[in-house]
Amino acid sequence: MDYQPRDIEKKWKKFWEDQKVYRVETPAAGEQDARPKFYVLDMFPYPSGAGLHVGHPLGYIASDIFARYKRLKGFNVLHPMGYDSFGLPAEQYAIQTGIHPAVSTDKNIQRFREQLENMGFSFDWSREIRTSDPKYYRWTQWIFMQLFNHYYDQEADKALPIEQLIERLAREGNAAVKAACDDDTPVISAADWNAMSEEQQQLFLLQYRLTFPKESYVNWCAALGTVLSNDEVKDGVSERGGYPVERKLMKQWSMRITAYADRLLYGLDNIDWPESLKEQQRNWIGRSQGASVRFPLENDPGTKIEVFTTRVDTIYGVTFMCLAPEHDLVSEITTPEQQDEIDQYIKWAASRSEVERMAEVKTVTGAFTGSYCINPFNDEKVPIYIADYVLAGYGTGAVMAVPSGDQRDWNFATHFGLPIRPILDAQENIDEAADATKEGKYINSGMINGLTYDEAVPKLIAWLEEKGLGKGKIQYRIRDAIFGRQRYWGEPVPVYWNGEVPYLIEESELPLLLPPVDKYLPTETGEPPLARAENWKYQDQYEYELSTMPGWAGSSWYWYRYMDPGNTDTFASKEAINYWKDVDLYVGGSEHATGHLLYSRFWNHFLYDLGLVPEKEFAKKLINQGMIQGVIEFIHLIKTEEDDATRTFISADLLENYPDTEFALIPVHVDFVSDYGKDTSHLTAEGIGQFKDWRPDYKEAEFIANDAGQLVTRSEVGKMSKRYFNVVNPDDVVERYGADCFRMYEMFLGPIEQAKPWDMQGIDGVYRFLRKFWNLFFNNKEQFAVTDDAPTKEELKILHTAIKKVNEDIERFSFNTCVPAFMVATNDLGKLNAPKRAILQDLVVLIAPFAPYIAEEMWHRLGNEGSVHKATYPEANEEYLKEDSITYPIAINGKTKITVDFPADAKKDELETSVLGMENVQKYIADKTVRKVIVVPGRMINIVAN
RNA sequence: GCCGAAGUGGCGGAAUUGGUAGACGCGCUGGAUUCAAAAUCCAGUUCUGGCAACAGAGUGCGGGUUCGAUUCCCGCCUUCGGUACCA
Repeated sequence: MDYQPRDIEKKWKKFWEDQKVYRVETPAAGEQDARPKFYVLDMFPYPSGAGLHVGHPLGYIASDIFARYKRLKGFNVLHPMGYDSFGLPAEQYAIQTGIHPAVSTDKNIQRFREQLENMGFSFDWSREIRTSDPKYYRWTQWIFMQLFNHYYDQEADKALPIEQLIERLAREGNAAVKAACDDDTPVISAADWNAMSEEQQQLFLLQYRLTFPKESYVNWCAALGTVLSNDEVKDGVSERGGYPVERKLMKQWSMRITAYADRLLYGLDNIDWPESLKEQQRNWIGRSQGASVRFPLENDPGTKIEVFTTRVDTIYGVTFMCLAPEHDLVSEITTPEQQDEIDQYIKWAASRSEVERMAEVKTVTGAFTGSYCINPFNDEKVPIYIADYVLAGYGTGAVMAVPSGDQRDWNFATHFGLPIRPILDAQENIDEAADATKEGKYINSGMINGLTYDEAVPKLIAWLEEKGLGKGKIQYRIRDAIFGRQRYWGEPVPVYWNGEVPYLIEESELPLLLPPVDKYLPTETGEPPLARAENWKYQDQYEYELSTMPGWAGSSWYWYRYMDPGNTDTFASKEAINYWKDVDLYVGGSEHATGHLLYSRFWNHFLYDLGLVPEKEFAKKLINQGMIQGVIEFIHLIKTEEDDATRTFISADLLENYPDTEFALIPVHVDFVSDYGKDTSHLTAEGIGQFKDWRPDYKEAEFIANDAGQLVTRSEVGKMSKRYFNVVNPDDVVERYGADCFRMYEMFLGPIEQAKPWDMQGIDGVYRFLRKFWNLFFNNKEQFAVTDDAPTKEELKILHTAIKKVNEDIERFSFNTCVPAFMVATNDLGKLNAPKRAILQDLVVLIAPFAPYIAEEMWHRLGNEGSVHKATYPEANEEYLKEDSITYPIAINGKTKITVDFPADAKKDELETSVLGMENVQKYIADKTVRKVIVVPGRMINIVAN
């Protein structure tokens, strides 16, 4: 019987559905499941209209293998799938077509589901969730309400109910309250608080709430009627459409993630995530310890410039001050003589894009304001400059410049002829470059002369604090996260406005449903699409919040919903959460490092503070899967000036015949290309015909082929994307080779975390292997021929070698190296040509996580009941792996010359003696003196001779 | 610029703790089978020299540690990913 993947895969898919093989149960209260729990989660996909391409399943296959493996190892495994189904593409589509995003999203999800089901995943589909479902988003809204109702108490080091703060304010004011709040929160007494109106009190509390409306600068694009993220803005215009973008101050909901900065930072030490990803989060949080120092202005000592520095010890080396061009004080302190220069500089700085600023790292620019401030430590006059290397958004937007210790300050000082003063006796060559050392003793440094770094810093800070001119301070780079979007297709914010004050709606009124609108565009007055909803008022009188939540809202807690997806009383029951606890293995792309993965940790810490979840960190272990790239195929079109000229394509191997010609690269649908992805890839006459049908605008074009009649294409590795017409649909691969083959091939491509181009070259090898594996069970008359004969030692060794290798490799997420283990076992057993149940049955279970269909087929052919996926994973028995003899490599001076077999139990000195006595060893050392013999029993022998 | 990851045959990659570099697969070459082809099977395949036995070189480059280095250390180059001129 031949291996027919299509038939068996169809059969067992239905069997698994009918038998509910992948259904997962949470033990009911009071009950116990003897099995330990294990939670394997894939990062939430957005169901795009383009469907899945072969790159997406890489992570899903890995996690599915792991989930199946853990199940066979006796764990109760939760392995769900669902959709992060709010998002911009569906809204964009709605704007174009008028089709409600819910409708198109629903269609996309169906397609996603079909594709996923085609690949043999063991998801428990009864737990499927989607963030755009009101039954789901009511809990996203509910969590938002909890954030609104809490503040972060730094003494308790956790979120506390806002009522506790209110009570304290009424009793003692806020002077002693240590809590995360806005920087400019005024100090008030209890009397002040009690004298406030209800409205004033509510506005005051917003400065403490963990989610709050805040005026912040956004990239506003009037033409698109929406706010854009930084990466949607290119060269000052929108990436999509090229419309102008302006910086606009807008009231936006924010999340006080900064309150959790420290915990998010230190929490990283307790989770097993890739080091590079943790490092990215650390950098994003950007904790730096230093001091803030206030420098009074020379002509107005009451006004002070505040700086933050991580090197307060260098304060005597300050020879100038640098402000960001956007700094508030710039206009005040600029002298009339310098006004023109400063104005010009500010104008010029504003015109520079981020990209330009990055590219010109080495160019020094700046302008003198004409004013001075006073260094409080030595009362020296310090000139004040502005420079665009100082960023308005970080710290105080002002830098105390120490050219002897900081290279950028050094460059600036050299350029403007400012003094460079050494401050440590260990600084070297500061006339050539800055030296940032902390070694040595201070010089030219007043009160800290002769001290070391560790002695100087506390002394300086104590002095600052005593004089009220500064203090020790910890600065974070991380900003509060903007939480509002001026869009339609997202969760409505459960808030209504009474004048200037936002109030939560009642919990009993959740979910606040997304209202219907006539169009998905902003209103003429620039209000978000929700302003179009008719009669949409809270209690028929109050205006609802019109912005919606961002994409990361729904994905910041979704792993809990899978634990108890149908619950209508709470986001997930206590029992379910306490049973499943956290994610044991999380698989997804590293591009979410500072978005989803940081916000999710933040929400999880918050839910932990409220006692709603048992673990501080939601995912113990995380692995990143690399991107699968595609090959983009281009053909060369001669560029012409005139529109009506004949358009000519040239075969890529003929380009040298056209030395002075310019070419445009036109992407070609990869389906038309022969030898796709190779150097020789080309369009045949037929391919050219397909291209013409596909692009009728080139119907009349001329195609200059090579002698073989081929139009050679140019192949580049790049993104797999609709716009390059190079998307490979997994359905097509599965149709041709079967899901088992597809799964094994994706794993076989290489390490899971590595990016690699998709290439079908090798898939035949995996297909051949599966057929060989199938044929292990049959004789050459194609009859099922498995016997109950006792296995030989050799057969057992083959089996247990594979078991050992596969077990070890899955445990270290090395799925690519498991595939060769199966191949080797299959090849070796194939040669013996004696199919035995005692060997093959274990092998079937061993391969089941990788190739679930063929394993199920053989499990049943071997006469077993139920599903192979509920069997028990085989354990390697070292007994069968023991060798009688070991092949030792014999090296002379570290170079392996020959190999010799010795009994496995040979002793060190026995080995040494017999090796030295061997004829073919002697010939290497006869004319030399043996200096040393290194024998590593079981490994190798090295003879050192000269 | 900074941070992170990685450089191994014609290609994807393997070598888990410093111990036979190139497993396994693709491709290629030769052979068997076949009227022929496909499929399948067998053998070979890092490079250089040699009919061969064999010799030499070899894991981005240059050094070092070691009996022994793809693996550890120092310096450099290249590619990819991230990013913030972060005081």
